[in-house]
Amino acid sequence: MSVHTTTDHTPRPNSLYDIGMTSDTNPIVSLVEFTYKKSVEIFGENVPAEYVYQVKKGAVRTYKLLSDGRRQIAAFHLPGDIFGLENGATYRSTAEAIIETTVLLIKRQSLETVAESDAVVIRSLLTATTKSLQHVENHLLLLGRKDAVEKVAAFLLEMDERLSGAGSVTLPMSRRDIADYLGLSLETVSRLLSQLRRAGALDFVGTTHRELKLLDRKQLLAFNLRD
Amino acid sequence: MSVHTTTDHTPRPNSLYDIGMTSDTNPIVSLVEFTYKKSVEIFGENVPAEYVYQVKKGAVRTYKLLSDGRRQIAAFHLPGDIFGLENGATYRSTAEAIIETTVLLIKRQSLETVAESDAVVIRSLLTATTKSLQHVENHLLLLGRKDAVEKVAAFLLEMDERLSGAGSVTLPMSRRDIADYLGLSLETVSRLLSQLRRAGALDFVGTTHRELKLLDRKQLLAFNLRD
DNA sequence: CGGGGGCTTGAGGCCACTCAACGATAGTGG
DNA sequence: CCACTATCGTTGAGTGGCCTCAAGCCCCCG
Repeated sequence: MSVHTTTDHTPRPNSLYDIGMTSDTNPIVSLVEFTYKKSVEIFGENVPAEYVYQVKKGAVRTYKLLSDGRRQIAAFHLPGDIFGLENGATYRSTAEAIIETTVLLIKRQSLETVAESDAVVIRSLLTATTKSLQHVENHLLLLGRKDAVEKVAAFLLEMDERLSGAGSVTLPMSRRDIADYLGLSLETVSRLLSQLRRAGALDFVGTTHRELKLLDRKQLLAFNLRD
Repeated sequence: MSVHTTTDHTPRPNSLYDIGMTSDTNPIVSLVEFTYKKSVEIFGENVPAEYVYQVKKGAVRTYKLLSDGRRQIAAFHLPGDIFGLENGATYRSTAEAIIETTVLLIKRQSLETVAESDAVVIRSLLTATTKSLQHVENHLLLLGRKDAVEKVAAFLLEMDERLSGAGSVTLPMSRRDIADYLGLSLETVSRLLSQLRRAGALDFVGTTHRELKLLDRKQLLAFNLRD
């Protein structure tokens, strides 16, 4: 698979601004753009954390595995999202491109160097980390205490908000991905989507069944007004 | 409320050093010690985040609620742990003392002031936030993909590690708290503890059934070697 | 000593699971 | 271009793990 030697990437003149980590007093730090094909691993769990990433185009899943193959997806990363931000020496999850995905990446070390002399950069890192923490804490409530319909409804609303906000969503991920994100089986996800369609809450548009139209946001929200 | 305002640079029980947020160049920031009785709220969800806390003695739960009363405990905070660390304007969870609990607290604003001129302090905040994130990410896997026995075994090992490490644990929290932490019903928690006792993995010591002795760590670990 | 909260245990039920079959779609190579 | 295959999604049947409801015990505390 793709190895992150610097020669693998085509360096482009970019400022830290792109990753939301810039300040006036900073030297410019070089960013690299790289594209991963569908299902390709970006980094593995417990390997040295060399880079920090930002999604430019596409979608990424980060997950943990149990030894028997059970998988929990912690987050989907969509354009604009930063991932791979670590404080320790290694990544704590595996990251994979869900579809063809272009990322910006920056050597963690160079970020650390800049950060030492620039509190603004550390603060940006802190902000990004806190944002992750917030998302994950909400997800705890979903996984621990919501039933299947509530989970799926919450997922649809989250994706609509993050992908379009217009009620028209093209999901990059499979039913299995959704299931592993929501702590359900893929059959249950499929069944509940069909059920919501029958109830008039949504409709399938294309042939792939990944293009959705949210018809009745109120109905979906009803499952989430509970928090 | 006993107020301790430190007036010199000498490290003392109540210096910033205790909360891991200090540097040589810093002005001293005043800490306050406060004690909460059992079941008393320390801060509520969505109220302005004025303070950052560190547990000195006792135990704290932070949780989110659904409107119908379902509760998900995100974390138990034990002596040494920092909680209430926010980036936004308000707390994202409710915090309550589980038993009589003494905390150190510091005005968030004074921390921010110091942080502006001191990258070391921000970095400490970042480290503390990352630590929370790590814990919560592991908990996602537990909630989403582990079965009831695995959850309870993981809980016992976590508490043993954090409370003693010696195989002898006095739990500060009730069965209901444990259940709301693990995404189970309290009856299931009780049943599984009994089951593990019958299997010889642990034993109840006192009359309250909150003092546990872990007899067969291997057996408990077997449920967790799966990750 | 009476009351209440916490813990345990049993009985029964339901929600989401597994196993299975099938249709549709996209990708591949002849 | 088309058969072939792998992958994905849907749906049904049946099961089981964990839930709810309920009763009872013990301990603490007023």
